[in-house]
Amino acid sequence: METIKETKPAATGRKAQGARTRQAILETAVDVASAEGLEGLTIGRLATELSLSKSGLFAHFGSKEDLQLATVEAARAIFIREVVGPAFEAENAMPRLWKLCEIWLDYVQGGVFRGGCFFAAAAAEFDSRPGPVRDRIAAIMKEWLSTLRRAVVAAQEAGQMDTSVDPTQLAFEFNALELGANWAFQLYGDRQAFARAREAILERLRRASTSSGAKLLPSLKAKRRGRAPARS
Amino acid sequence: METIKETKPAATGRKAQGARTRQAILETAVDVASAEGLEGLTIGRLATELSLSKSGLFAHFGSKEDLQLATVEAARAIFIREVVGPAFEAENAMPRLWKLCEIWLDYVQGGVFRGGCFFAAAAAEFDSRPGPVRDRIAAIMKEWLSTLRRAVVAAQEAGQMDTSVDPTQLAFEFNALELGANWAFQLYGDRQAFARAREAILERLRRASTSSGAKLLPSLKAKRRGRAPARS
DNA sequence: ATTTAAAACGAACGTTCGTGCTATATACTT
DNA sequence: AAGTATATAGCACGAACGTTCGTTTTAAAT
Repeated sequence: METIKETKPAATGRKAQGARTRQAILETAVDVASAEGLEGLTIGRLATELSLSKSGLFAHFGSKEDLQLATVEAARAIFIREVVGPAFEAENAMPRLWKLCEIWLDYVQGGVFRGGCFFAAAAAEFDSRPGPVRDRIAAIMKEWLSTLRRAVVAAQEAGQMDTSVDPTQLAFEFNALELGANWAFQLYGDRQAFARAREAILERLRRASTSSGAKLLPSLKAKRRGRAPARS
Repeated sequence: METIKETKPAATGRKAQGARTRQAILETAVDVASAEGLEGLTIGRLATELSLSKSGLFAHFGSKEDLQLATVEAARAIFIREVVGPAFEAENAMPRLWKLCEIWLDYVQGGVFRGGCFFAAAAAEFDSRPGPVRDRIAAIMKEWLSTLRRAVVAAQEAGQMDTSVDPTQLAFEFNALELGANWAFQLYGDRQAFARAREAILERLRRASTSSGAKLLPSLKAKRRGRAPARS
């Protein structure tokens, strides 16, 4: 699946071959890194997986760090395509905010990346490892927080959300619940965690909404029956 | 293998020296692993840091995996001593629940482990890496979730919390907010995240409380002034 | 004082890591 | 058809990894 690449011409020629190979490398790199980490992503392993020589692969990037940065960038493109883009199809502020959260959960549940949220994994791995990779990961996650926050502000400006709520606070809470669902799913395979996160977010959203905003939210789901018996 | 052996005597003798060294190793191991990961924890690095020979250190554990497991266990002991223990000094159910959350946040903010919550880091690192280490980490985090959950149940049984609340759901939310604060602090050094988590948890707790339970919670903090201007 | 067993050491093993250097195959330019 | 730039391969390197082995140091037991 070639995400973007050249628009029209069938991409032939010596030059284009390099770009195509690079893209193929990055697709595999993103997949591997999301599960085994950006450091566990070794050049030898990647080369084997793609039937390339180590040096041949390595030539596409000047260093391992460059490969990691390129991998992060590729993951960001996928994230935007899979989450942010679709959510912004909603034009009304409150539904868009809700959609942002819901699609994020779908993005993890649907296995867009093998290891769950790519950036949650990468952030945990690099948060104590200063350098450009860490900085880029932090910046990208801040983009997401800002997207959430702006969606809250937009809902307030549209009179759909109470202006007394702090947008940064709400963005923090939603992000935390999302990461919490990702955590539970990765560690326990617990699919119910998504429903829990959805419920918590929706409830919080409802409580922060004005009466006009609340009408734009989905109605409450029926109480779940046969909930797995909570264990000691 | 006499893990326990003599209870009292001041731990002298050749046999005891081994146990003391082992303990010293594990202290450093926990510190290193919390920041650089359980895999980044290499035997050579650890030996250098402790002025031991690689082989001398290695002899205390049969394998790297055993070292990792022992490190996880040592971290658990610290976690229980620093978080669970102190919180259980509160005898009343609702304050205990609140204390569990608050002390957890202190435990991250106070730098008990260099890399934030040891288990959050370890879980992210091993969630796609099957084996005994992953299993142990998952079990320990489940212990924590269960502790939260039981505290909720206790509050309900004491008539301090609404029985319509699903204890597992509440435990999930609190855990998520805690992990979210840990994430923000590790990645951005954002100390405000702890206040945000506290506020969200306390608000949620208040909303789930009965009138008698609410009286046992701390009063609302004064609205924070001079909040850092939220950036775009 | 001699024996004994635990603890720590030093050196080496086979791998794998990231990274260079050099050569060859391929397609585009002239 | 010759020349050139790019893409990939081959090979080797130094370092670090986990691990094994045989030896030496050390403190307790005899």
